[in-house]
Amino acid sequence: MDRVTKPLDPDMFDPVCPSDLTPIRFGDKWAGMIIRCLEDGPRRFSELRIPLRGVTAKVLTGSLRALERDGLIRRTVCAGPERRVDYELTPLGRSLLEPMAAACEWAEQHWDELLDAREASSLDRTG
Amino acid sequence: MDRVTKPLDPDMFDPVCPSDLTPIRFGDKWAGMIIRCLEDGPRRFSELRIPLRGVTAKVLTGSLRALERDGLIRRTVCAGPERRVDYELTPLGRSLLEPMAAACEWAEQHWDELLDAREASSLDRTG
DNA sequence: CTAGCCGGTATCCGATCGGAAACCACCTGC
DNA sequence: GCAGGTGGTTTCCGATCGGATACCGGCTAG
Repeated sequence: MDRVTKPLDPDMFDPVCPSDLTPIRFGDKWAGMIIRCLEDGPRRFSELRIPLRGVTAKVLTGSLRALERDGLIRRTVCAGPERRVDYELTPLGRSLLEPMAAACEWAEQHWDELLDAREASSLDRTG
Repeated sequence: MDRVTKPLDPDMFDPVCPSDLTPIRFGDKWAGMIIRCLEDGPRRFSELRIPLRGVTAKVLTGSLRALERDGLIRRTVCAGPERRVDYELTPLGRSLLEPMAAACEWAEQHWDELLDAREASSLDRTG
């Protein structure tokens, strides 16, 4: 697969992202976002840290290892003197984009209902 | 909504269920199974504990409260002298069945690939 | 020589998660 | 009166999760 030239948007996963609210999760806290970062092609470790602001190296390593163990991504240590490691989706990982799209669509469609429900139940408690 | 006469299958969530392996999760550990238990109509607390073998009252209560807070299920204390509480899906909760079906389909289609990946990576470590 | 980037690892920590066990008020059936 | 079912709550506990911090060897640019 060709390298991607387009850089990752640092804001593509806003800290107040709606995805925090949906009950649907893919793997651990960062797995879903990692997969989406990789959908346009391979990325390096340090590239992934840009949009995944706040993730520490240890946690990102753990998430990547888990995804690799499940056959969803492939880790490639590139040849050459320069240290460089690429992560990319396997076909299996890519196939996960389909149910993920369904989940995103659901979240977008019902985002305000989820907000309303949370707000209503917090009002129940305070008032 | 009418009550359901058909009892819940005690084995509908086998402890070695494939769902343990898929990276897709809906809410907490039991939330997805709860939702599926409710798709045919309202169920009582003690009815839910049958297929969800191993869940303690405390944990089930917690999961149900979280689902209720998010507006996915409705809790109804039935009138009458007998103690009876019904849980049922709201329209919002019911709408979640759609992305859940997509997730299940993905899991079924890629079940053996997931198994293979796990087995391969465990062989890497031992051999 | 030195600073800095790269892709991590090691250690520690607090918060959350899920479970075990005991207990509870209320109601029914015997 | 007493056992048993119902729908929980409370307390305690160990495991896991995610994060902070410090550190590392290999490489490159100045």
